[in-house]
Amino acid sequence: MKKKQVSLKDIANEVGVSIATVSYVLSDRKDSRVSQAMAKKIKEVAKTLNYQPNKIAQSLKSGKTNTIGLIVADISNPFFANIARIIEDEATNLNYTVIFGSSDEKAEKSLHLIDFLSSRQVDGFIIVPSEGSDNQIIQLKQQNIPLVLIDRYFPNISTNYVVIDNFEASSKVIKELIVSGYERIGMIAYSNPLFHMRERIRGYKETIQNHFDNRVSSNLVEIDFNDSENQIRTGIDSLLARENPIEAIFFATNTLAILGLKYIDELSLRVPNDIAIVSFDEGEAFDFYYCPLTHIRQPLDEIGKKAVQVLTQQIAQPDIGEKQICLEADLIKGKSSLKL
Amino acid sequence: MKKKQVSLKDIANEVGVSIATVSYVLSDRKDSRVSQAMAKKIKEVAKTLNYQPNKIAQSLKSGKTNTIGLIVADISNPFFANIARIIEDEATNLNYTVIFGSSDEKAEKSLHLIDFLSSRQVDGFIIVPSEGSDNQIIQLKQQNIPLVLIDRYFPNISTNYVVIDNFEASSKVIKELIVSGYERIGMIAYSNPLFHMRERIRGYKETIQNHFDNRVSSNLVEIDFNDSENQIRTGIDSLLARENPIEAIFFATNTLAILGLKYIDELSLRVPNDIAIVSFDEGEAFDFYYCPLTHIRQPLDEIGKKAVQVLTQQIAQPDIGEKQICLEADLIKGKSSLKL
DNA sequence: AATATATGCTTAATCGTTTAAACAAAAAAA
DNA sequence: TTTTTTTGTTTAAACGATTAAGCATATATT
Repeated sequence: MKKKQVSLKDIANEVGVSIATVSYVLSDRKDSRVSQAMAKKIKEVAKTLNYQPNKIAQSLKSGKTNTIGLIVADISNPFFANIARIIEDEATNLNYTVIFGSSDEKAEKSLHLIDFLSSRQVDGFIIVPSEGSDNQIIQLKQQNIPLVLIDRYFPNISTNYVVIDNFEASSKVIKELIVSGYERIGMIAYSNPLFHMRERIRGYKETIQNHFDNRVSSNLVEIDFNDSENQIRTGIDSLLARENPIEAIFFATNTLAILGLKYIDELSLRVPNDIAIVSFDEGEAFDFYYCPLTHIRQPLDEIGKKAVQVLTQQIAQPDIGEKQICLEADLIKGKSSLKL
Repeated sequence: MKKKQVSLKDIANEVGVSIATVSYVLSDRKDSRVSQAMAKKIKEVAKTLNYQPNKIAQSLKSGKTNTIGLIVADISNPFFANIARIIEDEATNLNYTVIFGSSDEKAEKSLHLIDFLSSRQVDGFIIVPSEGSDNQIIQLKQQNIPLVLIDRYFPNISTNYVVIDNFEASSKVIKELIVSGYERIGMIAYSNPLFHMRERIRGYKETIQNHFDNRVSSNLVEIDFNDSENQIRTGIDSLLARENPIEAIFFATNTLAILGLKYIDELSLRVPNDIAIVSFDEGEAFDFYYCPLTHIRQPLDEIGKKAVQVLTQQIAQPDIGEKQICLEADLIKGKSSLKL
């Protein structure tokens, strides 16, 4: 009793012509030689039968699915969730579908996702690579599957990527804190070997070093991603317990900032009176935080759109060169970095 | 120079057998009569060539894509974003892929999405229906395409659905406020004719009526979804300007609560001292709100999982009866509904 | 009038997989 | 030994679309 979808065959039978003729008409080829009258009739029948081309069949024939595989590191992070939405929208504009998954920062999951998406014949990938996924990226490259990395990349693997200048962004943050009058500035980051994190840390360290000429030392705490809730507490404790307790904390991501601020609230410390705060990236949670946060705002829109554009260009034209795009992030000044 | 994906043909050539033999081996059919030795060899070659079955071809043959189309009303709403994630996870567990889109509460967009997903041959739909999409649902039913509605449903269309008892939830909220000592309770809702919203409003009105025996009147403000930012201000103003200003506001959704609280902050009103607040659903934004919010928590996990289960069961067994699941929501008591 | 070109439509192959049916050779039953 | 059954593999059709090539007619060019 299952009504099948109408196919070219159904239309062909109805009109009394061959499938090919119907196909020529409905795919609107300029070089087709079907008569006007026949074309009109076929189009009418197609409309009344409510014909929708079977994209699966089209894909099999063409070898293209018009589908992009998106792998983000952590979809529960609003930063990635937002970027996913932007990518989705831009892809839709360019007539692509997005299938996505979250690797949860695990190389193993990432590999599984790549296999999964590959078997569904995605035309290309946009990937936020996780730690240890280097070889997966190399594999994809060897298979000539178009891909664009975002947010992070591997400096020793030549790929398309769209990222921000994390060193520069970090540096901006520290300069702002210094200008505001802070000297003892701590940073809480992930102990993640990926380039973006190292750059953020390098921006912090070098800026402090350059500015204070080694007179003020840097205070970096690195945290294990999988035990962040505990380690952020001990981390903050340690920063505050130094002989010269730090006066400001720079959180390397929004997730760290959220956890950190919750603990700071628990400690009944006020921002910025007792401690200044700057965060990398935003979060809905900050909307109602009593003290508007100074933070780095990445050009999400641009990152997402550029990534899709670079990818679809490469899909259309595989021999086009690799594109490496590095954007600048803005520092949004709130009250959390003021010196009172 | 483009390396194609390896196909059964490649393996067959390599081993020197027919494609069919390879297919029998790799699809692990118990009734196949291929010799052990041959099977072993084929599996080995498949592994060394890193064969991945082409799901597009499989789908074309089988008529099944193992893909679910998910249409939510508004992906920027964390409620729907969370449910989308849960659905995605559960679908993955059951070996399904999810392709989704957001209708942005527009019937037109919803129709477009349905067509789009249909042409990609999804096996079934999970839909948060938007206003005016009744006929789209009826259409899908007529085409015998399995579907499950969530969050809302049309009482006059018989479908699978997984929802909560909105009347009951709303009633719980009002009872809590009354027990806390509030009498003049306002509600801000959307002027949306969909069942879930009407039920929330009915729960509010009837509970007040029953409890106060018409001695206290209800104070409902309905807001246009597309102009909510303005209308919520005038709405709150009007509730506060009555001869007997209301003492508590019940927001019918989290988006309304966020907008409302921002305005209430602007007015320098304190919660719950100056005004009590209850919200339907949560939001990350409330994490840092100074006053923990009393709110309705829906069993997102259960809704999402049940929806996927009902759908996949129907896909596997189209003649199975329709399932209508109505769950209960919890009232989470914060401090925003206390009477000080 | 004879040939060339244009027009309108059909045939058939193809994409990668599945699977019923056919077939040949080996093993079992007669 | 002959017949039947089992075993191991191949052939070929199918899913729904695309598209080069083919084949009649009809029209245009000599």
